[in-house]
Parts: sequence; structure tokens; C-alpha cells
Amino acid sequence: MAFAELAVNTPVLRPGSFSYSIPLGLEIKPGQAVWAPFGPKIVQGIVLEVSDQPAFGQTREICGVISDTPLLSFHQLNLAAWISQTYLCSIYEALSPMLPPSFERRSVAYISLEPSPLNKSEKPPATLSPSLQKIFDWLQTRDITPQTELENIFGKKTTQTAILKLINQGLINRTYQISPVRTQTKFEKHFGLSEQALAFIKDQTLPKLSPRQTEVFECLRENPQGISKSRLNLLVKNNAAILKALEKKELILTEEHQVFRQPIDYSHIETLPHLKLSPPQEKCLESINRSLNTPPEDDQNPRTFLLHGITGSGKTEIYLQALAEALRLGKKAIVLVPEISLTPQTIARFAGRFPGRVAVLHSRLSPGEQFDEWQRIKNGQADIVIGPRSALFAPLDKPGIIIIDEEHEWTYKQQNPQPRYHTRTVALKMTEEYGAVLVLGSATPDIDSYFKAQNGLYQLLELPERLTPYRGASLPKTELVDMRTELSEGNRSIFSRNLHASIEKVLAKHEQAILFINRRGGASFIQCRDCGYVAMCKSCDTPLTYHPDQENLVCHQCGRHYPNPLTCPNCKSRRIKYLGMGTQKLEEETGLAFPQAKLLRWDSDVTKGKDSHQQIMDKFSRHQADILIGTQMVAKGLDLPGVTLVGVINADISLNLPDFRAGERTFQLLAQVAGRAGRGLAGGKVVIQTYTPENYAIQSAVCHDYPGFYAKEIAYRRELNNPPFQKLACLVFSHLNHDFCQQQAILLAQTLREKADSAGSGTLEILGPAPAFIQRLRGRYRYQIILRSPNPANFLRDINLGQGWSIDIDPYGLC
DNA sequence: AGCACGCCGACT
DNA sequence: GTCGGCGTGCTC
Repeated sequence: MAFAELAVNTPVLRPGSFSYSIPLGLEIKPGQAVWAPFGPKIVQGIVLEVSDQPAFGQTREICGVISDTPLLSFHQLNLAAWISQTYLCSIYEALSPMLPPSFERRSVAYISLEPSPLNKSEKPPATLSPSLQKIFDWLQTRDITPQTELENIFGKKTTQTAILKLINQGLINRTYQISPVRTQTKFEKHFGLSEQALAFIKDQTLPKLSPRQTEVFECLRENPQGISKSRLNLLVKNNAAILKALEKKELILTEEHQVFRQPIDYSHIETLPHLKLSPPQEKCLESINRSLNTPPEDDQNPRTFLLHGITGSGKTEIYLQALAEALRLGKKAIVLVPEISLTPQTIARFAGRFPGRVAVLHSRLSPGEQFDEWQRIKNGQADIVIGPRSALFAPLDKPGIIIIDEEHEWTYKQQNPQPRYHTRTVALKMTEEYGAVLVLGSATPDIDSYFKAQNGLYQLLELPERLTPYRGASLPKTELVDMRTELSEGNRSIFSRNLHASIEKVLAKHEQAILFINRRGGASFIQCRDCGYVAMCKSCDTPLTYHPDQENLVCHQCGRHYPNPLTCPNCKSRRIKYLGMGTQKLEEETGLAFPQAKLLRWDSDVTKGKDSHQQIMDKFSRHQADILIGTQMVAKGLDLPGVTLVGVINADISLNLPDFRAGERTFQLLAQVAGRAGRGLAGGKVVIQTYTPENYAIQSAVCHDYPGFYAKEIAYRRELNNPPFQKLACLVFSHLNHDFCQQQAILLAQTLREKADSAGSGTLEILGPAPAFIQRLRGRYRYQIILRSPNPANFLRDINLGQGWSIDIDPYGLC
């Protein structure tokens, strides 16, 4: 008898696996996906291990296989175990990003009437309460109903209790069905000549064909390996009847061939040779290539590189040539970019250098494209995978090089759901495991990365110069405006006199400007002038943001919409004031101040579509607008030579957040924004408006001084025991009841402190409990406890947190 | 996620 | 006394 340890797709609060017996005659290998019974349902499971001894006494049998061959390699299973240990999540959660797109299928509950007539006569409906009767009556009009449909009609809670009662009374049945397959392999008809036809040709005994039949026949003859239906349609229109006739004469063979839905459209992509490297680029590439050519066990140097080069210094070309070297050595590669830069442009640059060898994986592709790209990678048909953080888990067989572009970007840290991993951390683990090379590139490296480079854990590669395709372009001049002075000198506008004049100048010269603000929407909150009422989200206790284009109020935490009140709901006053500033409000104000300018707004509200980023960029680079107004998005990786002015409306917004990385974030943001200007002929200028011009992050950003910023920041981190000197873990408890929530947090903090004392964990700090930064979300109150120690995960690993707790190891941003 | 079980306060 | 709501623990 054989047994299998499974990771099952169910939200279990347990890191371990579940034991099942393998039915006779079924061959099961680690990494394979199977169906397994779990409680009343059937769930998906991944085989972790096969043995002849179960780890648990009473095993149930595996129902059957989902895939005949393993979906995950031995390495991937190991990596998943490591992720589960490091980030304290279940094994299934840890391996879920490695599974093929559209893999997940769940047991869905269906309700049907109990068929036995006995029950109907024995149980008079009169004994049912009115709400039960209502649901029971409704069910009698139907054969079988999905439970979710009932929940939608009668409400979730009501339905669930009613169903339970009706089942207990034997009036209804609940059965589970597995949701249907969402994406399948796509096939297309493929035509070729039959053996008989070939014989006829050889013997010259071809039967007489009509002119159109001859046309099709000749097409097939010219394509000895056959021709797909879609291609034949292009060559011969309306060919259905002709094909049928030829088929009847047994002259053609029809086969079903798999076609891969391809997101990269090579017809528009130019194949390009390598560019000539500058001497500093050459030096960087040499270092990387040296590691690629050295077996890991012989390599004396760290195999992780931090490529520190300012915007426009040619990092991408180094990536491309390092990739070429890796491919030459027969290695495979993963290239990770922030979601925002996954534009067709970026992909074309990689695909154009390595035609046919690149696969893309990201969520904006259709499910079919994602599915096929994953299969192509798994089949070994692609050597380079490019995508956002999740592409790290593409089914490549042992990548030899992993490149993380803009490595400081916060999108590399997964927030929700589990696994809450950091791409850099997992990539580092992978490259160690595979003996691969890791390249981290950034103009403003993460403090942690630079710290490691300074301490010799990474090789630091510097690209000090900006490559300037346009003569005379250099780093832009940056001017700081103290908004306190503006106010005291009577300027109450959102534009300082400097910024106002600069915009006028740009418009007069028909150049372009970008205005940057850190918040989308209109007013950041609306307040009644008479009673001070502020409109809040009912389930998040967060001020609502006014969106003028939809004429309503939106909660930026849960997305809920509210009507825009004309009178104060509290005191009925009509004096409602819109305060604060977002992208939409800025757009409005800019329109008023510069009525002659054409404006374009770029934030997540206008970029829902597949290519919307690209469309906005195209529009702006064709100079169909003079001023681009946006959030972070405008700061990231665009080449816009027409831009000669960048204005930062309020640099302080990100600075004043209660997060130890606020300074780092502000510096990165300002440095990136500043990098946008002056990429073209006319040089450029950046105007930063702030109420705290003396702040070190703002000062360093103005001087384009990364080392200066790093020195200050690392000193603060050391002083306050923050990462990279210690590691953090954030525990959040959320609950509908505020007092209960607080109590639980206090309770756990106590338990943790006791455990820390008894274990003698001298360097472990337990901070809190305190209300989380997001105090209330979707109706649930939230309290947090922060742990700070060299390795908080080790301390937390064997503590059983109850349900309602979530763990974030190495959190980024506010929880 | 479901489901059972046990505890508590609110009713007939 | 019983019912319903809610918290907790279990599912191989």
C-alpha cells in the first residue's frame, strides 16, 4: 500500500501536509496534482511525497489525478517548503504561484429537493418557519440550484442557516460539484494531403477537380507539412464546401493540432543587434559574464550583483547582453520588471533581441494566453521569461540568471494573499539553490540591497554616467520651493510662483510638462464648514475621496462608492468644502490656471484596460497634450524626450507616513520623478514644492545624491534598530467587534512576551498592540503587533495563532 | 471554506 | 428550558 503527503487547496491554519492512500493501480509522483476528499468536499492537492508509511493513521483515498505528469519539479517543491517556513504560510499557499494559470477549481455546493416521497408526506410544510418556507417553496420550482444563487436572493447568513435546517429535516440534499475547467488547450484543424492523394500524384492518376478544388489542392501540395485552417482561409476564401468535397474524395487528411495563443506579436517587432557598450557598461557586463562562466563552487565572489545606475545610464542594454551570454551557455533566464513597465515597448525590446525565445507572463494577458505561455515555458519552448514578481515562479527548468529591474520597487513585495514574499529574497534563495546569477538593477537601490553590497554580500556595479542620446542633455536642474514662504507672502494657490512661471515658459515654447501628485481622485476629504462633519466610509472609517468625473465619493481602501452629499448629513448645512488634493482636483486647478494647455491625466482610475498605459504614453509622446498629471505612475521608467519640466506639487505626502521607510520612499519617488525631465534636447528642470525643505530625503533627492542619502538613512536605521539591522514581523488581528479585536491583540501580546521571557530571547522586541495603520477595513477593526528581532519568523514558527490573525514577515509599507 | 460543537445571553 | 449568535477547532 502506498501513501502520499498532499498540500491541499483549502485555507487550513497548519503548515503541514495531509496523508492520503493511493488507490491500487494509480501511479502517483511528487509534484503531481490530484483530487482528494476533504471533509464533505473534493479539493485539489499537490503531491509532496510518496511513501509506504502514512504520517497519519486514518487516511482516505486519493480520487484521481488532475495531471498525468508532475506540474512542479523537485526544486519547486523544495522552494515551496522554504517559502512556507520563511513567510509562515501553508505549503499550498507557498506553491500556489507556481501552478499553471487557471488551475484553481473548487467544489461548489448545489441544493436539490430530497427525492424521497416519504418525507413530503411525513413533513407537513406547516412546521417550517416563514423564512425556511420561503426558501423551500422557491426550491420546489427548481430541479437543482447552486447554493450561491440562493445566497444572492435570500442573503448569505439566512440561506446558510436555512439550508442546514432543511438538510437536518431531510427535506433537501446538498451535493458538491467541481467547478468547470476554465482554460483549455486550443486546437485548430490542420490539413494535409492523404496518402492516396500522394499516390495519385506519383502515378499521375489524379481525378478531375473543379478549378477551386484545384486551387486548394495546390495550396496543400505547396505545403508538404500541412497547413492550418486559419492560414488556408487567408489563401483561399470560403473554402468549407471545397474541403468537404476533397475530403469525400479522400484526398486530404484532417488533424487537430495544438496552437499556442501568443501574446507577443512578432509581426510588429523589429529584430535588433546589440548596441555598442560604453566602457563603464562594458566593465559591468564583464563582471556578470565572469560569474556566468564560473561554476558556482569555484566562484570566490558573490554571485549577486547590484547594478546601480541612474536613469538613462543603459542598464537594460547590460541585461540584454548578459542574457545573450547566458543563452549562449545554454542557460535559461528570468527577467522581472515592475508591473507598470510591462508595456509592449519593454517586451518588444527583449523579444526583438531574442526572437521566438521569450515568454511573457502577467495578469493583463487573457487566461488563454497565460495558460499557453505557461505551457510553452514548461515544455522548454522559451528560454527567457519576462514578467512581474509572479514570473519568478514560472516553470523554467533551473534558470541560470535572474534579473530584477528597478529592484527597489515596492511591488516586489507581495501584500495579499499569502505567500507575502519579497521577490528579491526568494530570487536570492533560488539563485543560491541553482548556482545561478542574480542581477539587481536600480537608480535608487533599496537600502537593504545597498547595505549588502557595501558589506560585500553583493558585487556593486556602478554606472555613474548618463548615456545621452541627445547632445547636451544631462541631469536636470532641481529647484526646491518652500511653500511656507509662498503662503506667508500671500500666494494661496497650489502652484508656487516658480512653478507657475515655469509652466508658462514651457507652454510658450511648445514643450511638455509633467505634474506629479501622490494621490488620485479629487479632494482627499470633504468637510462641513458648519459642524466639521467629514464624510467617511461606513466599513473602513476612512475619509472618502471625491471623484469629480463620476460625481461621487470613493473609499480608496475598499473601493466602495457613495453618493455625493449636497447638504451635510449631520446638520443639513449646504456649506460643504472640498479639502486636500488629488490628481483629479489638480487637473481641474491646472485647467483653471492654464486654460490654453491641453491636459492628460494618468492614474489607476484611467488605466483599467489592457494597453491603457501604453495608450496614454503614446498620446503624450505624440504631443497630443502639453501637461501630464499623474501619481507614481508618471515617475516610472518612461522615455519622454519632449518633457522639459517636472513639477512635484507636494513632496511631503509620502514623508509624513508613520513608517520607517517613509524617507526612503520619498527619496526614491523624487529621484525617479526628477529623472523624467531633461531626457531630450532642451535640457530640463524639476520644481519640487514642499513644506519641509530641510528634510534629508528631499535634500538628497534635489542633489541627485544617493550615497549621501544612504549614509544618513543607514545611520537612522542603525540607531532605531530597523532593517537591515533587525527584521520585522507584523501581526494583524481583524474582527467585526472593536473590543474583542483589541482584547485578542492584548492577549497575544501578553502570550508572546511571556514566551520571549521564558525563552530568554534578549534581542526580541514586541511593539504594541496598537490599532493598525488601516484601522478598519471592510467593516473589520484591525489591531497590530510588531516584532523586531534578528529572525522573528523563527520565534513565531511554532506559535499557534488563532484564526483572524495574519502574518507579514518583512512588511513593506503600512499594514 | 464548511461544518460541528460548546458557550453565552435572550426569549417563550 | 430552548433558540440563535458567535468563537473555536477540525478536516488526512
